[in-house]
Amino acid sequence: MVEVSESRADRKERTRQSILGAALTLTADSSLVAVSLRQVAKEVGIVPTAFYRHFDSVESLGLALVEESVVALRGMLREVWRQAPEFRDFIDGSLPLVASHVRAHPQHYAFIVRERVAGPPRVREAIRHEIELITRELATDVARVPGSEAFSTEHLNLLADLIVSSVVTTAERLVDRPDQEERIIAATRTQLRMLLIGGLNWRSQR
Amino acid sequence: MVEVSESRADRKERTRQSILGAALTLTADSSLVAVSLRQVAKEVGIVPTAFYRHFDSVESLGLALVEESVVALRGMLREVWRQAPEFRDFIDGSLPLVASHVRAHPQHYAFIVRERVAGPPRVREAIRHEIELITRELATDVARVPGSEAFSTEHLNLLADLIVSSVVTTAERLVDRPDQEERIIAATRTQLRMLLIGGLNWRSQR
DNA sequence: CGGCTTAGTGAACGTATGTTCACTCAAACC
DNA sequence: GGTTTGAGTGAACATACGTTCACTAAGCCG
Repeated sequence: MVEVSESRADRKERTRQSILGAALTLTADSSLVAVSLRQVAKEVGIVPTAFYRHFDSVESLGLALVEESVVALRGMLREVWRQAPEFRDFIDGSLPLVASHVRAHPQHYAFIVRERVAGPPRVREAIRHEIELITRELATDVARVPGSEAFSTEHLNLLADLIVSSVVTTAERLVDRPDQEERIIAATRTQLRMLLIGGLNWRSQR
Repeated sequence: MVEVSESRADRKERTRQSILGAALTLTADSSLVAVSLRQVAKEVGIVPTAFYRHFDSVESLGLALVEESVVALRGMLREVWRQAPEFRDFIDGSLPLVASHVRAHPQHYAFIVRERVAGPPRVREAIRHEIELITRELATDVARVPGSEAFSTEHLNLLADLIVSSVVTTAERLVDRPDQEERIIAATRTQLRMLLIGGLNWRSQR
C-alpha cells in the first residue's frame, strides 16, 4: 500500500513485527494476561481476524516475545563476557553495559521481568527455562576465571545464580526508574563486590 | 442464612474475607490485572453488584490484599529476628522459618511476588513501598549485631537490600516448586553465607 | 414495636471479548 | 497470462464485562 515494491513475505514480516511491538507497548503497564487480541489488532491497525494469520493466540504471541527478548539478553551477556577478562573488571566493565542494554531495550527487559512471574503458564515456563540455561552458561564462564578452580560445580552454579538474580533485580529497577540509573548501578556495583568477595573467601572456609 | 446468630458486622467481615480469599485464588494463575469483578463475585457466590458494598474496584481490593500480605510478611520477619541472636544462627535458624511461613501462606507470598511487578500501578507502588520499609527495618536490626559497627549506613542498607532480594527470590521459588523446598533452602543457605561472608569481609577492604 | 440502615438481589444498559465464515484482490507461480 | 495462494476485510455470533438503578429483607436502635 504505502511502499510500491515489497515482497509478500517482507510485508508479512513487517506486520508481524508491528504486532510484537504493539504487544510490548500494550503489556508495558499491566501484563500479557490482561491484553486482548483485539487491543493488539487495533493498535497495529489491522482487523482482529488478521491476527490469526500470524499467531493463533495471545499466548503464542508471548512465546515469540520470549524468544525475541532472550536474543537481546544473550547479546548483552556475550558482550559483557567478551570484554571482561578479570573479576574486578568484570563488575566495573559490565555494569554500564547492562545499563546501556536495558536503556536500549527497556520493553524487552520489562517484559521478561514481568512475565517471568505473571505471564501465562507456558510463557513463564519458557522464560525460566531460558534463564536457567543462561545461568548454566555463566557458571561455566566463571569456571574459566583464574582462581576459581577450587570451587565445586555446585558452588559455581549457586554463585552464578546469585549473579543472575542480582542482574535481573537490577534490570527490574532500571526499567522502573530510568532516571536513577547512576544510583542503581553504583548500588549494584557495591553489592556485586560484596557478593564476589564472599564467593572468593568462601572456598577457604567450607 | 446458614448460621442462626451472627452480628451484621461479623457477616459483612466474613463476606469481605471470602472476597479476599477468592481474589487470591483467582489471581494465583494469572494476575490481578486479569481478574474481573464478576469472576470474583461468582467465586464468592454473590451477585456482581454486592461487590461494591466492600470495595469500589478490583484495584482497591488489591490494596487490601497488599495490607493483608504485608502483615503476614512482617509476622515472619519479627519471628525470624526474635530467635536470631547471632549471624550464623540467623541463617540456619531463620531459613526454615521462612520456608514454613511460605508454606503456611503460599497465596500471600505468590501475590506479593507477582503483583510487585505486574499488578495495577497503585498496587505495585504499595508493595514496593512496604518492601522498602521492611528493608530499612532490617538494616537497623543488622546494625545491632555485634561486629557490624564498622559498616556505614549506606553499606548496611545495601546489605539489607541484598538479603531482602534474596529472600524474595527464595519465596518466589518456594511458591513455584513447593516439592523442592529442601533443595531450595539448602541453596539459599549457601548463598546467604557467601553473601554475609562478603559483607563481613567488606569493611576490611574498602 | 416500628422506623432506619444496609448487605445482597436482579434486571438492564452499552461495550468488549474470542472465534467463525465467506469475501477480496494483489503478489507468486507454472 | 491465467490460476493459485494467502494477508487482510467485514459481518455476525454468543458470551463476558463494569456500572446503574430500584428492590428486598434482615439486623440495628430508639
